[in-house]
Amino acid sequence: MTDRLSLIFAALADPTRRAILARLAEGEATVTELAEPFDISLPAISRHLKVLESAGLISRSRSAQWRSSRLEAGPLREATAWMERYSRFWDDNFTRLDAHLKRLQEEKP
Amino acid sequence: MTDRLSLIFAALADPTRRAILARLAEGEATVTELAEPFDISLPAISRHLKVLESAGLISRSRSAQWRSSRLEAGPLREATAWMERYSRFWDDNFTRLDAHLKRLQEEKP
DNA sequence: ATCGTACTTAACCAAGCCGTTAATTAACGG
DNA sequence: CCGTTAATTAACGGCTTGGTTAAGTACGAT
Repeated sequence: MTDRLSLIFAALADPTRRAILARLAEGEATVTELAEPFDISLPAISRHLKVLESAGLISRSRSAQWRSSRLEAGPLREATAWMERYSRFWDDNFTRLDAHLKRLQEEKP
Repeated sequence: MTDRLSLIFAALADPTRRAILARLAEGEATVTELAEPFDISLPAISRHLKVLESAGLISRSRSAQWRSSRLEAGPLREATAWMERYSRFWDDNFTRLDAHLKRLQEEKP
């Protein structure tokens, strides 16, 4: 589970982390600001941020005692690129056509 | 972690499961067929399939003693839709413009 | 020097994940 | 009925995750 894509998907698998990303889409924020909407401890948030950071989904900077996080959407593009390999299955019409072709092919031999 | 999106992302966070999906993109397959490329036991594969199924990423049917799996890409579309909310951050130019606008706005007050 | 604020690290715990082997279920074929 | 093949379920072990509280670090302000 050490590959990049796995890290990204695993990071996105937690609703708290997705909410943090949503918040960061509105602009940078400090840890306490990010923690505010949630009913969990600061250390917990701190670790969520670490997970997001090691997935490359955020970058962090510090000024004085504040550490502010910033959304980095590159990994999201990566993940989307991976999923797009399957986009041809999204379209119901295509799926039906595909199934039809497959059926035809199986009738041959 | 019971929400749909979390299930989907968690399912995708495993390379074996992603490989299974890739295989299924080429057509339906039985459990042993799916297991073949991997160096792990059949029960392990069986459980991966259960994870994929409860995320809605595959559907399963049986004929005689064979259970064949079929790719269901709907959840992938869902996941992509979620990520697309951030697509404006993917484009570097936009990001720079966005940062610029934000700076301007912060200069005002 | 010390206090307060912002945050991280450490130590711990319960629950979940991913793998194993062994046992079980299910269906077909002689 | 019996044996074989396909797959799942059960029981277990080790590692990870997501949370906790308590202690530590880093910086600014007084």
